[in-house]
Amino acid sequence: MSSRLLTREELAIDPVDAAQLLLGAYLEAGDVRVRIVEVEAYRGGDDPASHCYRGKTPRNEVMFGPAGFLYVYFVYGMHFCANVVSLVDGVPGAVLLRAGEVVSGEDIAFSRRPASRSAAELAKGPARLCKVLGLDRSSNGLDLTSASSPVRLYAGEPATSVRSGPRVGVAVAMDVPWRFWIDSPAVSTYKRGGKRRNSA
DNA sequence: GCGTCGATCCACT
DNA sequence: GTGGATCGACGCA
Repeated sequence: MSSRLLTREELAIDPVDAAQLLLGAYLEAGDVRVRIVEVEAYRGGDDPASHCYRGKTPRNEVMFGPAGFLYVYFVYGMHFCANVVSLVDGVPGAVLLRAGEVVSGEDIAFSRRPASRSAAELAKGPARLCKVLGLDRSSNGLDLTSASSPVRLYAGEPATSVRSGPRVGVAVAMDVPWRFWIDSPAVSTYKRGGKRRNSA
């Protein structure tokens, strides 16, 4: 199987391009390996949906650093979401990993998510993906391009027939189709951003 | 210092 | 399909 690590240079590109590069790639943590099937691109200062829109803070610091690092954040009081940092040092940008297929360590994945009714549900959603891989706050800032890192990112087959649409759960910038996915039962269902402005 | 909100998931109707 | 859970980060006073 393909076990070539993605390099920092390959990931030091625009998040929109990096997102499509990550489709079909593999994320591995411990004995669990996941094939990425759904992602979203987040930019920096020009993207109102990005954590970096209002500048650098202690939380989003990793997104401002070099490409190839893992950005994990805590949300809704109980969930974690994982991003792969893209672009170069000093310029914020990242790709949110929304969903994947568990291709290795399925038994461990089920034990971490007993609520899953099928294999497709194991990593169907950003917080689920994190849980299956055992990612949490302590995983923030790990180098995904290092063979000695506990969490690594491997190249996959080039993704064919990439689909795109608006990002999930985002109430702003609905006009940019920065969610990308490939055909898979593990792709999460679209949900519009909850809070809407007084429109009409 | 305090109030609001969130790149979500799960149980329940 | 819909609402509630649940708490850290951020924005403003």
